[in-house]
Amino acid sequence: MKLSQMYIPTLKEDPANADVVSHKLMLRSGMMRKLGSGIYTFLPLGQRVINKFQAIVKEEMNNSGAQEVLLPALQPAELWSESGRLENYGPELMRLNDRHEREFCLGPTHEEVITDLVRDEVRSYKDLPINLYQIQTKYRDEIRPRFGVLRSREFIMKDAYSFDIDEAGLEESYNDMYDAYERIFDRCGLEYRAVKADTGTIGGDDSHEFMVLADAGEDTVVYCDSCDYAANLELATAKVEAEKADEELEELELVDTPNSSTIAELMSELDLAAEKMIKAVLYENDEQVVLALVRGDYEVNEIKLSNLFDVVNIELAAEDKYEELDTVKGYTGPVNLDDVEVIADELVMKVVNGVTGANQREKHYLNVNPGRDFEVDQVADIRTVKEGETCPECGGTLEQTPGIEVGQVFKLGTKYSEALDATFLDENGKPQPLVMGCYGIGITRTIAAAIEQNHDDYGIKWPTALAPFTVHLLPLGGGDDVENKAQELYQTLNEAGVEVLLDDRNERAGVKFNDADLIGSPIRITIGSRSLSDGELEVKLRQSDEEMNIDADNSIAEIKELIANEIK
RNA sequence: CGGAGCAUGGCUCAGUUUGGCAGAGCACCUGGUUUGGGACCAGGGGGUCGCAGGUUCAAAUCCUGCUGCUCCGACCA
Repeated sequence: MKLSQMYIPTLKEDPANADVVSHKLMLRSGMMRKLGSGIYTFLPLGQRVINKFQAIVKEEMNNSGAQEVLLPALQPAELWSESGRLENYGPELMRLNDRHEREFCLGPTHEEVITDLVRDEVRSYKDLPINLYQIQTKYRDEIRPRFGVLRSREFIMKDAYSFDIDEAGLEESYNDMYDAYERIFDRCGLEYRAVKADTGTIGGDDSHEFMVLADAGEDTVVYCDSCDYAANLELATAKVEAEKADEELEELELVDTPNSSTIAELMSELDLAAEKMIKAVLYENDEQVVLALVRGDYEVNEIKLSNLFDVVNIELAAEDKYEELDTVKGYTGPVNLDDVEVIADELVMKVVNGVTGANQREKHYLNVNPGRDFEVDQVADIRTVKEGETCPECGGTLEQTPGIEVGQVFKLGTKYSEALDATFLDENGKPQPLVMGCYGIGITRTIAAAIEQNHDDYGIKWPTALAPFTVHLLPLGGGDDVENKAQELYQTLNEAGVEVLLDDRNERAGVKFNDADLIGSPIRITIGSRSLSDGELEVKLRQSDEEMNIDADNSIAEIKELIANEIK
């Protein structure tokens, strides 16, 4: 393409209302514009990147035996009632009514639609396995859209769904997708980790997230420094190393603790370590109120806690629940607290002569001992792990880093097929529920994540696989020689199938260089009157900043070699 | 939903405290000079100051209500 003919409205200044790097650069480089909160228009440059990434995704999906379809974004709410997610998915589901007041929603994901399709079409085990995927615009009514396209309300996603006759088949489908995802993100040159993940509202048994490591990430990846254990912080576990202290059990004692409703205040009031404290937090879900106990130096992990129950959502209990149980917020404890299920973290059980709230304003108990002073209904891992803890698999040390979730694979099992009555006939002619898996990749989010990982102060440094153009031709000086050489290169490279952007604008050098840096093509070739008179072209690689001159007469061969090296 | 902030030409912002002709830079158009890291000179076009009320001789500016957007939190694939 010629820059003079392409609509690439670059911005000299940082846009207001954009804080994260990828958001700024996507606006500044002319990839996209905002229409509303969490809603973006993609311009030619952005669309090219989307196309590049989609092509990679499609290639790897097709190679893994998945087949492309296109499902509707507009879906009858009825279908969502059937799976139970009309309620369960909650307010994030974008809902609307048609003129007859019939209820619809805009799909945030497509388990229901695909299952509906397959239950009508797939009758026999002979039709299985099957894996269908699509690339679709999805909608989520985010509480707070932010960070540009990293968390938007409308976004492009690739989603695939596998259907197998049994768990073994699912295992195979799942592994195929997992491998395909690794190939996809490898090809994009991204630094990422596949981590164990929670299944959230999608549901299912087993799941991995693909996390691009970047500071702007909203998730936290926990990984081991010596083995390949990696998990989302929501799910990460650690080996319990603490042993019970070798102390005499002291007698339970009630003490005054004025203004000590937090662990920090209590530590200074009593001059004791947080490890001695037993933090007690009331939670409730639709069915019950539970008391969660963790050691004072830990936080309750609500995901782990809620996974102990069938009900999806669990949240901090409302104020009135404290009154009902005859306790006081900030001074809650398990001693003499009745009518509530008590769930203690593993580490709480190791506390000897600990401290906990006395269920009276400004009073705590000292020398509290689990089992002696209070009973526990369930011991479980309900704490959020901390950096430096011990790896559950190899005994190494756990580290943490922020990550952007760009893909997730789920083993759904029969959750949707049972809810939607999607069955096939097995070899014995017996109906069996389809065993499903689902696999998503955030297309637009991955692109933003790639920028988060590949940029400098001047602009984007595209990985070659995603770059809207591979070569940026930058003629300078304006003479006929320069003009002719630029045209010749442009034509030859185009004919060779190289994606070239020719900056044929009558702009000053600074403008051209700055736009080239911003747009971030991997290879920049400056055709300047000076070096051209020496028979040379100037090459600069955006990723490495490496500069070199090449022979102008033999340039095509050298450029092709450079491209080959860049792609690797 | 709680807290904070913003809304003035296409973009970035000043002007609001203390009411008195709507501004600057960039971008755009015309002419000229310039041409290797965001040029210069001269001229020009473009704004219902987010919307609706109110106060006032007079409102971008003060008051009330609303809307949109951003950030922090809650929440979230």
